Amino acid sequence: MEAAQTDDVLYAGELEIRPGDGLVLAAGRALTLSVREFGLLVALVRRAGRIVSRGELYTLVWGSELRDGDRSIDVYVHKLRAKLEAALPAWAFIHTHVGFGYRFAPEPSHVFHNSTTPR
Amino acid sequence: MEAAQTDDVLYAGELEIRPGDGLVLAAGRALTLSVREFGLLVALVRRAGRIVSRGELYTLVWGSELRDGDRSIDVYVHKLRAKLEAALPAWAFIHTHVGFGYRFAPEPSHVFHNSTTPR
DNA sequence: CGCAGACGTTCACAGGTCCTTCACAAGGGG
DNA sequence: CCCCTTGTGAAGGACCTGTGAACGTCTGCG
Repeated sequence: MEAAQTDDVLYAGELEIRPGDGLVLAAGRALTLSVREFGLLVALVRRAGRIVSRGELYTLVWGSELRDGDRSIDVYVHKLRAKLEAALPAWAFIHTHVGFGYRFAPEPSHVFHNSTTPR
Repeated sequence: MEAAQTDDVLYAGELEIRPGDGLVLAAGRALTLSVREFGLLVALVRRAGRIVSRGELYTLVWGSELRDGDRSIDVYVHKLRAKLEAALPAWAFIHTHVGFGYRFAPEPSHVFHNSTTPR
């Protein structure tokens, strides 16, 4: 089960996640995530560095089989990305592998820092 | 079947391949491969050092018989080479054996080191 | 009871990526 | 040289993912 370990703390870059408390800190500041968003994040972080299929994510977080045509995963990945980016714009955490699934890994986002705009 | 073993990890030079996860690491960094590209790479690496015919590759990855005139293999070998070279310019992995097929083996590429062009 | 806000699910459309097929260039032998 | 094989870039349609919004549910509260 996913919620088994309740005491551990997960770290990923500037993120600190306490599955037992339902708490996520981004650079020390608490994020406000819904139950689904939080479950999805925990599932991804616990498998950081590996590609996780939609089906596996759905089973882990929703607790049942992903039905054909269900886009819930996509929608929640989107919501999670939005909140993570709002908190830590310099980092990209959730990477899409078309045809395979999603991979969690803190990587610098390809954002240009305004100052000296190269030609 | 090709995807049978799901737990093993293949190594080839700076490459690390996890067939079960659909993941390839080049010098530790994740590559983004399509399903076909990934399947082709796995098929080649599993037969590293040997020459594999187009027909065999097609059967392994596409799951059907290679039709006469089909150039898919060539095209995907090209795409794979491009991504591998982008990630590891110093190495050549896929070698052509005209009339026979392709052979996978990490060999130093004939790239000239920095600026000062020899001669 | 009636309402407002947060959530989760489902849609519809937009945007991207992937796979196949062509056409032409380049290579390799005979 | 000529012919067959392989390399390469591009075009088109199929398929996959991103995204904003509509809906229905549930909950706390006046």
